[in-house]
Amino acid sequence: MGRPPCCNESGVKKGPWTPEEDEKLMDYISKHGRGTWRTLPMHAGLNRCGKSCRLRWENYLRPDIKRGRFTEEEEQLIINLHSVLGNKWAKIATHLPGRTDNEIKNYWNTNIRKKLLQMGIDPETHKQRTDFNHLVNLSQLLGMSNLSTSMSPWTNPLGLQADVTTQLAKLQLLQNMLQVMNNTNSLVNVGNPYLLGNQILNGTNTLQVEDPVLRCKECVKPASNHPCLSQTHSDSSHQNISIPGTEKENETATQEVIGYNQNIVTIQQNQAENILPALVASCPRTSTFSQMDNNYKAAQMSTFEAWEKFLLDDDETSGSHWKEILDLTSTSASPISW
DNA sequence: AAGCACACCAACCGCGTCCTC
DNA sequence: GGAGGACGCGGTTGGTGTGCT
Repeated sequence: MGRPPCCNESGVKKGPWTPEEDEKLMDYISKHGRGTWRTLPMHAGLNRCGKSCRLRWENYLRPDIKRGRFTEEEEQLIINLHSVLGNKWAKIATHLPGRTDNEIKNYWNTNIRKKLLQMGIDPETHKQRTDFNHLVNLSQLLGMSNLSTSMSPWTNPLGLQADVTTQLAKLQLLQNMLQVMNNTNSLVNVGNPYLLGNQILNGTNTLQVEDPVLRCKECVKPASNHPCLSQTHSDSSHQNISIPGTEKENETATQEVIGYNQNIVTIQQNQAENILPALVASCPRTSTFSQMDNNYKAAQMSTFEAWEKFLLDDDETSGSHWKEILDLTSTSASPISW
């Protein structure tokens, strides 16, 4: 025979906690410690289920809970940990002191998830989405681009100069288009674009990429779908990589992610001037297109030429360039239909 | 000012694992 | 060893606040 049942008595209160109930719970735990949740409500004089008491304590009353908005560093850490651990909110929470799994889960669902979707990142896989639903944003950006050029600075809701707004909208639109083209053709890996500073220009102005997904140190494949982290390699160079599903593996993985995250923070600090998140490579012509076939190259260069015209063009004639770009994009990235 | 839509988040629910008997 | 409850976790819901029309 097991233990007596918990929470099966009818008449236990549900719903929001009152200040009096909070007081009773805090008072009891401060005097007696947590003990067993099953018997705690009775001893504390609460008409609540033990489960409800545990939740209230863990998510709200615990004295070490950190309140307030998540910092950018915390947000970045959550993203990186989620890319390795998935929806293991409790495990993620162990790396964010003072934050509860519930709070992180809520923040993910209400903020981060939406941000990633808007950027064309699949929040589940942390890879660029292969569908084109996020292209809905293109029409909105296009509308904003056109609208802001006709707006005076005084009526701009963002309080920005109209041309600045226009450029921001244009740049974001270009980024989206680049993502689409990269997705479609798999010729240029621009990495996940949601990290500030994940694209670095070296001295030769060639695009280099920092990928936020945890990777095997030896063969640089993502850990999430790589044998290095799904089983121990027979190769001696991989012998220290452990097996997923174990605490050890999760610790190893998250430690690597934290290390990685610190590197990213360093990169971000070095690129303090970079405000916009991972827009296009500053010089698309010099990006590494070594795998391109000739046809694609030709189409790509035409597209870049159209972009150049577009970016240099400040008057209303740019509308024709938009059409040109969109046409070129749709032909070079064939699956897209406008 | 009222009504509506959306965002946020505390709390509940259900399930899997652990633990006790 | 097995039955069954406790615990912890992740998914979901519903109440409340806020902004927009």
